[in-house]
Amino acid sequence: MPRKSKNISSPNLTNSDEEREQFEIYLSNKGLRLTRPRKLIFDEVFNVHGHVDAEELAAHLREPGKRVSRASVYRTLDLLAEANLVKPIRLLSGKQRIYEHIHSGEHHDHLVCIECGRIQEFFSEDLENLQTKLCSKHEFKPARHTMIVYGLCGQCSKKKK
Amino acid sequence: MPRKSKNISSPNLTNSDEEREQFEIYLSNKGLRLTRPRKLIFDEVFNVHGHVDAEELAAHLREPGKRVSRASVYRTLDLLAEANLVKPIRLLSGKQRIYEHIHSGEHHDHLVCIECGRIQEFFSEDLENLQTKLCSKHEFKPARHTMIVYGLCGQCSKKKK
DNA sequence: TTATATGCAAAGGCTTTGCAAATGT
DNA sequence: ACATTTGCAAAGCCTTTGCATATAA
Repeated sequence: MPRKSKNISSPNLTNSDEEREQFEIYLSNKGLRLTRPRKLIFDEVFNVHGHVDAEELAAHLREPGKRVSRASVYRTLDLLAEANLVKPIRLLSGKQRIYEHIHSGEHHDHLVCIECGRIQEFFSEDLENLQTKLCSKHEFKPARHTMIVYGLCGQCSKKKK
Repeated sequence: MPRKSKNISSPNLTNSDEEREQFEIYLSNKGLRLTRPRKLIFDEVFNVHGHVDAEELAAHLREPGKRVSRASVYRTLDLLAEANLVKPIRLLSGKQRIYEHIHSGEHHDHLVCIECGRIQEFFSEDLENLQTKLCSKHEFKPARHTMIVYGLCGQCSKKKK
């Protein structure tokens, strides 16, 4: 049984090229413009591994060379989501603007450690299939989903003993 | 996004009695008091069928006979969560204080319609089992989880055609 | 050129908090 | 009696928006 498991810090620096193209296509299809702020935001988003949070992003982009406004960050995150490059996730954290990358349609779910906060991603074919089955049972046409399991990661659960 | 409508139906004697006891036990164990506002909030929470949202709750409880402050609503929701009577859920809605009842360990997941906002609950034994299996594969000790599928409900998906 | 995008600052939700007054045990 | 709770109003955070200005195509 195939097992695709990933850590937050998988080093894939330069391969945002594909995403970048997808972004440009999306923009031009909609008659939107590839501006300096949008480029900067795009880069920041796709150079970060793991999850992207609007406020953090805005903070980074306030630095000397960049100076992108908070408003543009929020607006551009919307675009990236519409372009299907980024997907909103909801953690127990009070923030509503947290996203994760969507790498070429690959989907995954989350194990969140309630002790150390580590987020581990996983993917399960079985889970996807089951979901499809469950949705059709309820006459529901799924667009996307989030599954988050909260609990103790291996390390923390050992420490607890 | 449209909001789910809630009907506060007339107060038959409910089976929230068990929960009420659990609440009282929790309070007294902690040396906390069963006050008038807490009673009112408890009632409101457990007379609602479906999901509970802090602001809505506060709005209801501002009515003539009740007059409970927003602050107390928020504070009491924390208590109910700590007492394991209510569980926070995260929807794509900008609100962080949405809860659902926990009925004696019974768990369910959600289908959220992105068109009309309707929230349908479902439970699947298979899903639970699969989850357990997946967690152990990742050496993860699950405490609770949320699965939310966003998509089109039967009605809306028909309308779209 | 000219519609689109930006930055700013103000407004908006929702939530949290400090504090004096009220209340349960 | 006295620690706990309350309500209020203010503050806080994150997000959204209106508008004049700047900019990509």
